[in-house]
Amino acid sequence: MRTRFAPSPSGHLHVGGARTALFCWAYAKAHGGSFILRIEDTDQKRSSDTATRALLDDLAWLGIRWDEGPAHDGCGPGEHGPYFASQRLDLYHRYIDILLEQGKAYRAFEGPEQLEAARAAARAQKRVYRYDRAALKLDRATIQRYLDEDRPHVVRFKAPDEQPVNVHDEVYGEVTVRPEEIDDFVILKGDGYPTYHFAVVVDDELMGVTHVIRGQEHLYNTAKHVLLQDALGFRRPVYAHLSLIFNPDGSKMSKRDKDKALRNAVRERGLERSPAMPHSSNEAVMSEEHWRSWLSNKDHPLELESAERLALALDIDLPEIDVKDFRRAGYLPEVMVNYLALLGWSPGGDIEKFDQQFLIEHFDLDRVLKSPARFDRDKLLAFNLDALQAMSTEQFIARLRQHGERYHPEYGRELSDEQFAMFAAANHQRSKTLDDPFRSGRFFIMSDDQIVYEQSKAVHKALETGEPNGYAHLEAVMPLLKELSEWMVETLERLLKRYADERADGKLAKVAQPLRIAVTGTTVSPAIFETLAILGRDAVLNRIERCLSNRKLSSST
RNA sequence: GACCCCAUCGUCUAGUCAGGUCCAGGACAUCAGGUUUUCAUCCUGAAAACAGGGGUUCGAAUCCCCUUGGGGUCACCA
Repeated sequence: MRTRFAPSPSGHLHVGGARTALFCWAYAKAHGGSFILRIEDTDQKRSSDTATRALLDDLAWLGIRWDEGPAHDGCGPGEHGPYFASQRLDLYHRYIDILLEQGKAYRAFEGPEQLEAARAAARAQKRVYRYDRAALKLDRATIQRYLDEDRPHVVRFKAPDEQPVNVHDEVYGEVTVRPEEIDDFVILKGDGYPTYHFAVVVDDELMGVTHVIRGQEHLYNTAKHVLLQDALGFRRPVYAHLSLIFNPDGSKMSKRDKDKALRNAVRERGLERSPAMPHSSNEAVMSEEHWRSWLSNKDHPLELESAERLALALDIDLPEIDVKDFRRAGYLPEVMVNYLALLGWSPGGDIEKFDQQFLIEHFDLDRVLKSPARFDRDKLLAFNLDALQAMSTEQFIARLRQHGERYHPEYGRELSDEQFAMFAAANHQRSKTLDDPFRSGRFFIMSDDQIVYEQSKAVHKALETGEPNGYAHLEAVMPLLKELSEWMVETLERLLKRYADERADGKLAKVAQPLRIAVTGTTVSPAIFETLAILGRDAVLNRIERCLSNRKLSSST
C-alpha cells in the first residue's frame, strides 16, 4: 500500500494541500503502507528551490513525515527516486517515445497564441473548444521538415473518441467521462517538460503508488490519467478525491487569495504606482517596472516577500491560507493537524479532539465527506486555546520560547531566562496563540522611557477619578514598594492586597489599575503581581515616577 | 455556456449506506447570567438546522424524482 503527495513547489504549503498531504499520510499509516512525497516541479516558471524548501519545512512542522521523497530532516530519500519531476526528464521522454512510435501520441506545432485565438473564437461562437487535430493531418515530410528546422512543438496524446471512460472513485463513486469531453491534451510541453498529467501517471507507476488521494479539482483529470495508463500498459491505482476547502465567505480557498486581496486594495485606492515602505525614506516597495508587470498580468502573483512588504505598506492583513501563516500566528502544529483532519472527515460520534496517533488508528476513506467545508478560523482558535491550556506550564514555556526565538528574537535578548519563564507562565492561561504574549507584551522589553501613556477613557478613569484618585494611590504605594524586602509575586500580592484592604475599601482594582497603567501605558496586561515581578523593582519604580511626572506635565498645560 | 458534483443549526459535523430508539446529538460562534485586579479565561443557561415540492412506505433527515441554491472542470498550471 503506497500513497503519495505530489505538490508543485510554487510557494508555501497552503491549507488545502496540507490536508491532502495529511490524508495521504494518515491513510498510508493507518494501513501499514508507505507515504511518498514527490515534488512535481514540471512548471519551470512557477517552481523554485526556495519554495521547495519552504514546502518541506511546512510539512515537517506539521509532523507529516514521508517514508520516501526528498531527503529532509530525517525523512526520505528512498528506492524509487529521484523524487523531483525535473530530475526525471529522461524517464518521461522514454515513455513519450513509446507513445509516439505506437501512434498513440503525435507532435503538434501550433504556438500558444494560436491556440488561445482558437479558444477565443470558439468562446465567441459559444462553441465548446476542442483541439482540431490539425497536426495529425500533417504528412510525414512536413513533420520532418519542421523537426529539421527545430520548430518548437508539443506532444499531444491521441485521445480515443469512441469509448467513455469510467473511473471508480472511493469518495465520489462511479465517474463517467464522455469521449467528446477529452480532447487531445498536451503531454509534453514546448520546453521539453512533461505536463502534470503525464508526469503523474509515469511517476505513480514507477513508484508503485497504489492509492491516489488528491483534491477534487483533479476528479475530471483522472479520465486522462486512466487513458494514459491504458495506453502505456500501466496498473490503475485506487482513486479518492477530496472535497474543496472554502473561505468563510464561501469562495474557494486558494493560494491566489493573498494576491487577490492586494490587487483589490490597490484598485480600491486607485494607486498608480508602488507605495513607499512604511517608516522609511521614500523607498518604494517595488520598482516601477516590477509594479507594472505585476498589475498587468493577473496570472502572475507577487512573490511572497514582495506581497508581505506591500501588505505592510498598504496596512492590510493578508488572509491566512498557508501553513506558514498559521505557524507565525502562533497556532500549534498538532492543533492544525487536528483541525485539518476535521475538514471533510470525522471519526464519527462526538469525538473531535484527537492527536496524530488517533488519526492513524482511525482514518479511513469511507468517512470522507463529499461536500466542501468552510475553514472556520474561530474554531481553530478555540482549539488552539484549549490545547495551550491543557499543557503544563513547563511545556508552555518551552513552546513559547521556541516560537519567540523564531519570530520575536528581541524578547530573548531583552529578558533573562528567568524573566522569560515568568513572562511565559504569566501569559499561559490567557493566551489563545503562541504569538499573543509577544504582541501584547511589548512593554516588558521596552526601556522605561519608551512607555507611552494611552489617552483613553479607561486610563483617565483609573488615574483621575475617585477619592483618592489613581495618582494618589500610586504615590502612596510607591514607598511601600521601595521598601518591600523581597520582590516576588507572593510578597507583591500580600503587600498590594493589604494596601487595598487598608486604603481602598478592599478594592484591589483601585490600586491595580493605576499600577498597570503606570508600568504598561495601557489597561491590559497579565495579572498585576506577575507583571510587576517580571519587570523588576527598578523598572516599576521608574515607571511609576514617570507616570506621576506625566500628570504634572498634563495638568500644567 | 457545456458537462459533472454537492445539500442537517450562522460554521464544522453526528445520524444517511442496513428507514422507526431523532419533535435531530456534539463542537465553534452568538445571546443572557455569574466568577475575576485589567484583558483573556472559567462556570451556568438559552436560542439555533434536516433547502423547497412531490412520491415510496404503517413510518423518511435517511430511499426515488423534480425545483432551487452552492461548487468543480473545460490550459504548453498543477
